[in-house]
Amino acid sequence: MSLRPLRPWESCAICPARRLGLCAQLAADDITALAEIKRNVRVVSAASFLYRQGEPCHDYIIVLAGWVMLRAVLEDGSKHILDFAVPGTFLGLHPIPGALSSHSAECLTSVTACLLARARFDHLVSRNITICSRLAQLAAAHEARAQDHLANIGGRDARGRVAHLMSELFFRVQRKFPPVAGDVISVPLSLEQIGQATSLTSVHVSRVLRRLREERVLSFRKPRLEILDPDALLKAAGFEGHLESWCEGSLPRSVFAERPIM
Amino acid sequence: MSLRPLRPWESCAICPARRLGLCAQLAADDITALAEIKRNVRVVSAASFLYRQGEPCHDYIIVLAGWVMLRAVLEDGSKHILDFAVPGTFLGLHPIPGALSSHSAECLTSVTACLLARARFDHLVSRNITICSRLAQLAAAHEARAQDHLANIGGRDARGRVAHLMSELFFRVQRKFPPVAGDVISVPLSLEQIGQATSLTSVHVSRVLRRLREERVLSFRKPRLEILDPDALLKAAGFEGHLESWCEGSLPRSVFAERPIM
DNA sequence: CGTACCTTTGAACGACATCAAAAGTTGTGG
DNA sequence: CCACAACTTTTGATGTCGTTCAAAGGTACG
Repeated sequence: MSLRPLRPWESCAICPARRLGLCAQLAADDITALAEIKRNVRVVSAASFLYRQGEPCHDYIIVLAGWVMLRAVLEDGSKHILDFAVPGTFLGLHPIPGALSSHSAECLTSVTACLLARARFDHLVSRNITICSRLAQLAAAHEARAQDHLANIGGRDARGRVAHLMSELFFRVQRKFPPVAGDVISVPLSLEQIGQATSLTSVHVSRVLRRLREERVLSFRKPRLEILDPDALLKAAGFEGHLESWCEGSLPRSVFAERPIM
Repeated sequence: MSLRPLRPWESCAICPARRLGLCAQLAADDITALAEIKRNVRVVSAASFLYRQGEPCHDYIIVLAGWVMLRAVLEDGSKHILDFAVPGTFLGLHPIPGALSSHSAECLTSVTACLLARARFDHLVSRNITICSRLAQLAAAHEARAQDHLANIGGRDARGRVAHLMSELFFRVQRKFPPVAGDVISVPLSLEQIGQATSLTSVHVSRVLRRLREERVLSFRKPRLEILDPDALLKAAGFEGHLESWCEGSLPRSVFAERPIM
């Protein structure tokens, strides 16, 4: 048996993200096309940046392992986490070619990232309609997630926001919903970061988490998130489908519209 | 001269959205391809729905004239406006084929809409890489806008949120930024709707607008928005580029990353 | 084992919400 | 063209959820 290292495109077959995000649903020849333009796979340490707000972003990135936060700094210095990236998430899509990043991508843990050089990937996308179409779908899923966050922050109180965030993270990490009592996942977030994602202070997040623990809804002690009462969690997070007459007949928001896509 | 009515694809050449949104930057043959699958152009009255939350959305829609709000109803009945559509905006892109709409599209004014049957457009997109790629770009622009709204609601106080919203609307309607003193546009929103877009009550929006008027920043009396002091408006809306040392070297969020796309 | 950071808890404050009522605006039909 | 009803906007008084400030535990890591 040869012990030579795998060449970049060979490793795609055994990539942990082969069935996630961009690569999910791609046929072997499209994976090969991707593999051919793949720059490399890198492991970067926690707290490093994949790209920075205000700077160009030279690579598209597929997160293979670890957690990343997409964070923007506002003019007054406040920081806001727009989204988290978990394994399978595709990063680096810009609304305009050559645009500067509107936010930073900062690693919450050590991260394994598959880097695709921007120019080469753009060129591939302009020739490969399967990948192009998948990309449009991913962008639409990201839009839907951003809108879900918008409704969460705009429309729920502190308890609901935190419950909703935890539900989303559980779903995205486990790709299973709803959870059952006793389910546990690792969520490497500080209270400060949960606060920046929910527009609350870390002090208040602490109080909310204590209350959710006392109510035996969920238990979070970094980095361990345990679901104690799925029904109560879904209710707290706003996943109760109840039709109101003054809703003008519309149904409640579909829970995780991006489900099959990640 | 013949007086026969224009056939659907002939009218694209003189369409008010020919240089906006999806159709911007498309060459004549791609426009022809689009025109061939175009279902029709309809004028619908204010307060009608283009699609409803919880229901499937049968058409892609290009707004040719008028204003639309994308609004979601939460489980507790609160309503949140996720985005507005102005002439040129492309609507109906879903993260999953066949997904139900997560929000409703409700007309704020009489709206002229170009309808593209979903199945036929999807089929066109799967064959036409120019259009597919443009679609991905549009979706990315929508994502960026949703993130901008997220940062706005999550990070600014009432005055900043309203100022930011008004700035965005000015830019999207006029495609010019920044405004100059005396610029006036029509913004057909009630205070209630401004509140739903900024997560404030209409009562508080009223107070904020009074203050902005007294400060001679802007004047809004439905439907007339007049910019009084562009500098003060930009500052209030958070478009002041100042680098903070503890920003970790990142620049402030790029203002309207979606600029050339609408 | 000490230093730096994160989390928890309490007390006081404040921005925005809620409640209520008056004034203004729009649309409709007589 | 007026009158009336329905809705929107404005303003004041009061209430509250989450913030801010402060200080005391925890916890992790060199």
